[in-house]
Amino acid sequence: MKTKATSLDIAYQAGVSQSTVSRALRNSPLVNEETRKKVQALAKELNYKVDKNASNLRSQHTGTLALLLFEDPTSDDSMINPFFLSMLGCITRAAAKNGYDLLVSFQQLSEDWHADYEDASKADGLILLGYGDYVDYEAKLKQLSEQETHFVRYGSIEKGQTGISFGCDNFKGGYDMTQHLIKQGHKSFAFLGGADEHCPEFFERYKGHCQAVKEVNLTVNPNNQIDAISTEGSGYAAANQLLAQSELPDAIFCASDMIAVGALTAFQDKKIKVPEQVALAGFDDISVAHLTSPKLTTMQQNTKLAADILVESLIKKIHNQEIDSGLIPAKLIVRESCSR
Amino acid sequence: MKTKATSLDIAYQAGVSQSTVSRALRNSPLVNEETRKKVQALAKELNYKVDKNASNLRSQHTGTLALLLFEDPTSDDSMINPFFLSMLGCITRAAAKNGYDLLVSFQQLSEDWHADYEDASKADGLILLGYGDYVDYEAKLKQLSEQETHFVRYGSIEKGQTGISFGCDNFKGGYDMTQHLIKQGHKSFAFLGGADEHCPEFFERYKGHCQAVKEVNLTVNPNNQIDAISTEGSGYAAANQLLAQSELPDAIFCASDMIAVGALTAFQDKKIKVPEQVALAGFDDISVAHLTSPKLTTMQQNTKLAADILVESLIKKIHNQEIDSGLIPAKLIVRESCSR
DNA sequence: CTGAAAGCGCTTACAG
DNA sequence: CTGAAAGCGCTTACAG
Repeated sequence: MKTKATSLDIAYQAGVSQSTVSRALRNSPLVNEETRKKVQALAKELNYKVDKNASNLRSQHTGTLALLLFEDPTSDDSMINPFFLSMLGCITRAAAKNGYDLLVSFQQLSEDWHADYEDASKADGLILLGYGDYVDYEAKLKQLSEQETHFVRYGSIEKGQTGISFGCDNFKGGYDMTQHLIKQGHKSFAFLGGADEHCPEFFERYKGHCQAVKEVNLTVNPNNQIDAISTEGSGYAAANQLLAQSELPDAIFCASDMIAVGALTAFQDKKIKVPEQVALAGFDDISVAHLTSPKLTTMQQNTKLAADILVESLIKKIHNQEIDSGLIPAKLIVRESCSR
Repeated sequence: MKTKATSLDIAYQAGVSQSTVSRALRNSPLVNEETRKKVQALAKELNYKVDKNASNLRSQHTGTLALLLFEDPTSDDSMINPFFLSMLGCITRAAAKNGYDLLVSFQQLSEDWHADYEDASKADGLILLGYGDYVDYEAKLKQLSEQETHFVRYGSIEKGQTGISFGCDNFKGGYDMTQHLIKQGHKSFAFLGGADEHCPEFFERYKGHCQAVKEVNLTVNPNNQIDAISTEGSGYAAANQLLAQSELPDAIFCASDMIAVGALTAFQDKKIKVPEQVALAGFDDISVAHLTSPKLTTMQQNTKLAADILVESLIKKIHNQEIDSGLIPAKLIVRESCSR
């Protein structure tokens, strides 16, 4: 291994002080143009790179963001929810665009996850992403907040909640989708997905759904709300449970596309035709949604926009600027799975 | 902001020296059990975390790995190839399992990408992942190698190639898939995907395909090899080009599932039935492959295994142990899209 | 088993 | 515009 060049090596060869090298490399205005050029040329020649550990230690910031991805502990170990994978991709890009590096970490909610990226000076701030039991989650958020860790969260938005969150307008998303189903002539519904305070995002979608149903004087059948987490397997099981216990409704609104995809398979297995015998709607617009047969009607979450907002807000937060939680609208994508 | 506790604060409160605190926290055997306990309790109480920048600077290693993901510059800006996203997920887990943090970065091949993660002491080693023009790529690999950067690559394996690579056994994968198609009774074929030194992985798959065809004395029609990169759009275009220029073959082998998915859409648009009128096979087994209709027969790459091997090999490399390039077998997954 | 000291490679007041 | 010096918070010989 060749030993790495340091700023002192450059200084020596350039015939200037080490401080001047440091300034020249950071384009400080406090340095002569000539000197800067000479130093920069030399740095390039020696393949010199500023040691991040040293500069971070001295300047007390890291130029990196940490992304903590929480997963449902019940989900298959090898599969990551494609929606979060897509977010991850967009966040990586957004971080790079803003000149930050991105540290990625998967977390199990069960563990002691606050992971200390900021405490250990590995990152200037945290982005929290993922489903998982919100009731457990809340306490950890409080703790982060008390430690004055910089963080932003993607998830449900509620009054009085700890810290800053951004998230899809789940209530309106559920409402809009249901209105669409109603316009298509559907009159009886089921909802596949958890609907309580443990999964507030799904719960909001369900509430929006119920509101739309009630507004047109149709009835919500509480037995037709069946818990599911956002996996194919869970969607498959929930659909079968629905089939076992009730008559087939006109339309089934799934709290996520993964659930919808699982439900679709369940119907195919039972030779129930979508959308002829039952309409099926999803939420998220993950990439498979336009590849299933029939293509899935869904509410699209704008992951690119969300990622930009998360990253930019976190950076503001790091610089102690004021930021507020905010809702990001979802967009109805009509495809084939809900038409009469 | 409260100011963060340092090892000196702990030392003061524990009534020991700062060196002892440092040792106690790292479970050095050189410290009395009592002392260790006292120090560790105090550290927990004060929410003390070792400053990574300081410890990295001093000890000259970072405990982090960097993942550089290369993308085809032509691919849609917002979409990341699902195969690589899956690898990314598995690599993140594998890194965590081995006690390393993971820095993620997307790279455009066009840019000056060698990104200096190791030079800048941000990471102990690099994992390179992605398609992209191999001819450009090779030069950069050489450069990394000359700088004695620690890296491993996922991709094609060739004799005399620079650095350590792991990759799917693409030749055998192409061969096995084609044998399967032949067993299904298909006699004429097309191959969708680039097949030259710019995309060596696809090229190997094509070579395996050709070999299997020739072994049973069928003919390879070179006009039926149509270039495509691993995107839906490219697969769609390639399928249409095939339809425009030739009679429909019995079976179409796509160099990746994304290409196959695009081709499938092209056929649906033209009311050509898969597999009744034409068989369609993919490669990778990305998660959509079992959700299309018909479900896609494909060669599965074991991303979890690949990720484990990459991470563990890189760590060995970092510790200056010998490692060798290696091939990972692909597995034929028979579903619906190729049966007679 | 413990402590005093050096030093990792930078950035940043301070002085000129 | 430049340099000499201090110091970020650790780890690790060295001495006892």
